[in-house]
Amino acid sequence: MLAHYAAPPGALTYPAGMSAAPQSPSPRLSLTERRKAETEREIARAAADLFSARGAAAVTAEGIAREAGISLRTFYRYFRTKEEAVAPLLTGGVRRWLDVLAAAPGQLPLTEALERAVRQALTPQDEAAAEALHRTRGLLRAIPGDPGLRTVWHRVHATTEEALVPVLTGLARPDADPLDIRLLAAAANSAMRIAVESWAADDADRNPAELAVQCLRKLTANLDVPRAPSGRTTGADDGAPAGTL
Amino acid sequence: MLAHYAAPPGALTYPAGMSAAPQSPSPRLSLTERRKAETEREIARAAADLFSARGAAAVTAEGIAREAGISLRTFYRYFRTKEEAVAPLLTGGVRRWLDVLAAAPGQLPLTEALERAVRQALTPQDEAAAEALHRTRGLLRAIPGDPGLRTVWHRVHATTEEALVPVLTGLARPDADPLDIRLLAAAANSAMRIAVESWAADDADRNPAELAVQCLRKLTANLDVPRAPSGRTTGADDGAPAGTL
DNA sequence: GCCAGCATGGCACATCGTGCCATTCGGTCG
DNA sequence: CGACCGAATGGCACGATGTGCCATGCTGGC
Repeated sequence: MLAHYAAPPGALTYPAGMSAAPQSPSPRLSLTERRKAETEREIARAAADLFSARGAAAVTAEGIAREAGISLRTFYRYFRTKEEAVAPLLTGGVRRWLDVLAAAPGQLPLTEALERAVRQALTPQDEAAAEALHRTRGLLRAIPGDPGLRTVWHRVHATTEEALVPVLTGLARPDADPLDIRLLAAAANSAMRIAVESWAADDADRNPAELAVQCLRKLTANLDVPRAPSGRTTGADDGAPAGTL
Repeated sequence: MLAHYAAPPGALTYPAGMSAAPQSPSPRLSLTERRKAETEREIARAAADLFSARGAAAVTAEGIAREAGISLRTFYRYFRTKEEAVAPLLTGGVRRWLDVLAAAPGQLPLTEALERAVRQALTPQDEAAAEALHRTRGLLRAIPGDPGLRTVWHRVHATTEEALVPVLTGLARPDADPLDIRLLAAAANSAMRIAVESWAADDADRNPAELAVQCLRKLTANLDVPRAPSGRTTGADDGAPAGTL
């Protein structure tokens, strides 16, 4: 259906390359792919800035394209709607969360693994991450006021839940009830979302990581699906980056 | 911003009148309001049928309007997008859930009240309710395949969570932590959603009510927010039908 | 240096969603 | 019963959205 792109808009867009390691020496990216990632980030930045400044309703896709220095047609090759343009900012933390979670050591109980991953994902490791976190906070504050942005937020939330399922399945004992896994994914994901929303809405700048851990504990205390016996996480690298819907 | 309508599209559209009692003698509705409700139901039916038949992508708003016997302009006065037209089918059960929950007797623990309400909401009381449930099941099966319908499903889910908060607040002890309430609302709502999704996806026609109760128990067992001491539910009638977002 | 592949830009076009105005119909008051 | 008022509808126009198609230019491999 789509002509050019292998990973079409609408996917949980993993920036492709900066896993847990810093992005210092990544020579595996071709120059073309670098420019594409750069363009995507530039569009997201432009969109977030314009949305925060004027409100999403007063911004057109053409305006974002102009601000990002590309044509309108190219914009729609990167994102399906103007609101989707900010999705990379919202999914950045999610990717780290899933990566850390998938690499959890085998002995850790699932709830404990979730907590640690949440802490790492919400604790900025370097300067750039701290700035991204701050920009994301500003974006989160603009979301409740705009239906289009709320839609993106909902979609990211749903996509995250779907992406959590294979990761948790890989961590859990093979005979775990799939329904339990889904419920655990939904609970952990909701805890994360509510914590982040509360953190963004609150004027006091509380520690988002601790807030998230607190929410997680309340929700998942009795959902401790049995952990897999071996430390081997079946297809963890396969499970994580999937999430096309 | 909107010229004519007091309750604009995008709200959790309570069909306004058929609470727990059958719709037999409702003379409180003016004839104009009856016709409006009738038109809305007719649009929803037309949209659901067309979506199920051809797939949502192949259906235009004009097609739905023609099928429902109204003009395109009028269609957009009832719903903001073509996908939103099916929202009434999805929120019908939600309304019953909230109504029953808000009327829960004061001694019942919150989790118990939630379970009972879920059971009542998902157990059709009469012939019409059973048919609506069946039609909704068909619609739910079409949702995963279409991005626009998924968006509506997400929005209904989010709106339900927001509507749950004031109801639960009214039921809980006044000193309950608002964060706990939000988490409980999210947990209960997610349990409900996953149960319904599983029920719709599964070929075997399991009992949706029992499935939902099962999911609820797993998620909310340790979230038993203290119940309000008096049986009086503070502003239950006020809290329930709000939910504009 | 040549060539295949891919990203981009421009154009056209169907659809979407809304503001504006005229018309019609239900509900109410004299 | 007739007249008025408000609300719902329909038609029209227009900006914005999102996509197919083709030409162009640049990247990466031979």
